[in-house]
Amino acid sequence: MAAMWQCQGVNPTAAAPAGAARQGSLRELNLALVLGRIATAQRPPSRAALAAETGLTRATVSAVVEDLVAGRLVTEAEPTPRAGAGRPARGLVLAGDGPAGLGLEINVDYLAACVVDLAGAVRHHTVHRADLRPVSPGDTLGRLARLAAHARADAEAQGLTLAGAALGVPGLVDDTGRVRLAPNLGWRDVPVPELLAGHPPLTETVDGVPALVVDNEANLAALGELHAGAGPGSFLHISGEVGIGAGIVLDGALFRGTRGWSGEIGHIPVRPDGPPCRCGGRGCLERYAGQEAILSAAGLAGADLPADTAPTRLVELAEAGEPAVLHALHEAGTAIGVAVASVVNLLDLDTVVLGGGYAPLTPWLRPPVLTEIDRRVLTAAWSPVTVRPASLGATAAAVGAAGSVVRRIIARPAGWLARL
Amino acid sequence: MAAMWQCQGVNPTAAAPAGAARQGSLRELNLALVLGRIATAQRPPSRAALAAETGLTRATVSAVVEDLVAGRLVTEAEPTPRAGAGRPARGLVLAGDGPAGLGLEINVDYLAACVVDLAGAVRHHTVHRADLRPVSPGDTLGRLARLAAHARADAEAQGLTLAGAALGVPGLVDDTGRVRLAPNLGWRDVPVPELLAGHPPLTETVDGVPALVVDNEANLAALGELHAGAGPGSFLHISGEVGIGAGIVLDGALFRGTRGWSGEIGHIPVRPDGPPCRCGGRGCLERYAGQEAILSAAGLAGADLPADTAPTRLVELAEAGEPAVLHALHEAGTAIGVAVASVVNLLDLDTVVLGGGYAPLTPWLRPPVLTEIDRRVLTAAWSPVTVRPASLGATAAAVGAAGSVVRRIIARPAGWLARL
DNA sequence: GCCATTTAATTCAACCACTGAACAAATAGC
DNA sequence: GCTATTTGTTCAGTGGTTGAATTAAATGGC
Repeated sequence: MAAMWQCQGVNPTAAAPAGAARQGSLRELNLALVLGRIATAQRPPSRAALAAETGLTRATVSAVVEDLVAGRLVTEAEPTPRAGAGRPARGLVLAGDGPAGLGLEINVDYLAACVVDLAGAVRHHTVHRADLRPVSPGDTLGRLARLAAHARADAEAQGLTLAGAALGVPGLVDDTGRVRLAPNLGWRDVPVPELLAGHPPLTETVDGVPALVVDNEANLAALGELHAGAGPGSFLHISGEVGIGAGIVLDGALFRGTRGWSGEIGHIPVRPDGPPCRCGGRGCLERYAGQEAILSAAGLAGADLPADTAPTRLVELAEAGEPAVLHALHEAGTAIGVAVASVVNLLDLDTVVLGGGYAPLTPWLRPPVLTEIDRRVLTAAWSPVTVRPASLGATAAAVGAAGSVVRRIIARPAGWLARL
Repeated sequence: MAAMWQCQGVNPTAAAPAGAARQGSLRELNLALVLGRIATAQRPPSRAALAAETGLTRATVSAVVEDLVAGRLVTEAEPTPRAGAGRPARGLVLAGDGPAGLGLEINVDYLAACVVDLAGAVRHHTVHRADLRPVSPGDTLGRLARLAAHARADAEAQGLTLAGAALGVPGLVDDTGRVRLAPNLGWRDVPVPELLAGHPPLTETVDGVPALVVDNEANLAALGELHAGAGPGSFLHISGEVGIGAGIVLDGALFRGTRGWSGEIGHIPVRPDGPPCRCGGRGCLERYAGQEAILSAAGLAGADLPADTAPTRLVELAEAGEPAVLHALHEAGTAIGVAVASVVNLLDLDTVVLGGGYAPLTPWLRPPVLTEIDRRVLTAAWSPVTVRPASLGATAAAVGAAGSVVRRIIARPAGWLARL
């Protein structure tokens, strides 16, 4: 079939079939179960170990693994050295030369593309720095398409097969891939799929699975953190860029809300009677802890710094002990703490991850955030809340986007196996 | 085995088996699928209709239904009159004489017990009014046990079999059923299961399924609303009692948080520098919209009203147009709106349900709540948020508790069928 | 060096539950 | 009464798991 950019913004279907459980569902479920164990295991597990862990018989595990190996999702690793007698186990690992995901990111001051393989390794990474606010959406997407074509060529040169792509943008995306509003980019109602359709196709549509998924940048960054950082669990990932977004991970799954617009933490009212915000409200978090607010409070607003060096400068000045900067960060941290207290009271989370521009500022933001949490969270006394920096770098959304593609394959391998 | 009160506070396992998919899982899944359809159907569906809806074959549906009928979960209803030719269908409905759930509630000024059958009908309902603040936890639980024994006897007289019980309390419950903190009741670290063990057993332990589940009152009220009101979806259910709790329903499932302590909306900071709250924070929602705050702002604080007539009096005065009361409700509604705006920005919900004491006050609370939402929610322009009163009455938590028991059977019928 | 022991993985008959088609049941319309 | 139509059941066939037996490949004791 003709290749095309097909888009979709919402939940990848979960592993469990919500519909009828037909005969083949059993195999689908067990493929996902076994592959998931292989993906999360510390060391390459043997078939026997998988059988013991999952409760399946060794016969079943062998059959399932055979399918996975045939589909290039799993390969046999060097036998793990083990003490004692017995036939040596053959370790199973995710294939490094099978399907891979293409991750793209559009942000205010850069474009990024990367390729991540099944095992989670970043196999390609390009960043194109430029202030994109004056560039039209069409031109921006054109540049992005060139970046993507380059990434695809590199991936194929390494023997990888791209199984799909995901694009992160700093704004609200609806379920057709249209960007409804990206305030800091100046976008409103941009039909990303249509605009990309004019460019040479970069991915093929695999049955049912759209070739390109457009999603909120904060959501994808949270997904990246989920897979890069500590294992599954629940946490709030705050992306402090020009705007402030958040990704909510509950029990190892991203929560997207009714329409996919969850996580707008930047407009939580911190002081209901505070200064008016661009969104129409008053005293939103963004007015106290957004990049512009921090720079302005630190006395760096007028300084004609290039957009991408401002955060670096902030860290330098904080390390030097510059009082105005320290005060600005304390105020920002307090505001974040008030907003986070609301979230933790509501959702009972035990971890808060500071990502994006906040990550390098964690040493100065964490104390006031913790102070507010301790003061305002009802259950803080029994169950401490951890506040930590994100483990991914600045382009976490791109890596998270690519990771989301391969994670979907891992969660539903039957779809991939049915492709050839 | 000896019957005992066994307790547990967290998630009933979902329908989808997270573990191994063994042979029987197929049948388990399809039992749940078919029973779920029967439960949510508008009119009694035929086997053929179920087959068409679910995608299963008629043969499979027949076999599944046979199991459900044998287990007293489903019965055949009168044939639905239908136009046209063909053998008449036999309609399937949830059995009214099968398993039932016992729901219990402890609140500040009453105890409640009720029995709900599979179809969701309330078959027994008792409320015992009394100010329980001066009563010791042990005595309170003793009274509750008597209420429960009475309910059980009534249920059995009607031919029902109690399949489990759930208890709602206005406080934080851990996963052993211990009440960690119930501020408005004056409880702290009350081991409910131990205290109930001394009383004559009211339910038997069905394999694996604990006979008694202790949960937060607001969670259970939200569950009740989920099943009584509009179908599955996502909403925030706010219980305005002496304290303010909330139940969060996401995609038809209650979200409980990492430790089951989600929904503490009463302590979301509305004005971070406001008056100190009992929780240690400042300017919490409870200080502006809790029952005491509203009564005090309305000038009814000193009035020596019995605890249970105050809310009624408030409605009367509001209907009479009493300025102080109207002003108090406007202020409370504004505070609720600020807190709700945070929640909606974060979770992207489209419905907010005002429950508990707020339900009858909805006409006065709704306008200021909507005003704040429109002003502060980024996506409000595209997707309106509905604010509506709860459809269940004052003892929603008791009904929701009983409903949660039967809902668990409907979600996982295999467990019940394996019981005999 | 040989053999018993031990653990890993495969093979194979049995079985469970779904599939699809054929068949029986029950009604409306002519 | 006969046909068309729709419902529900029966039955052989099949996919996939089960459990035991078998083969494979190493260690360790004698």
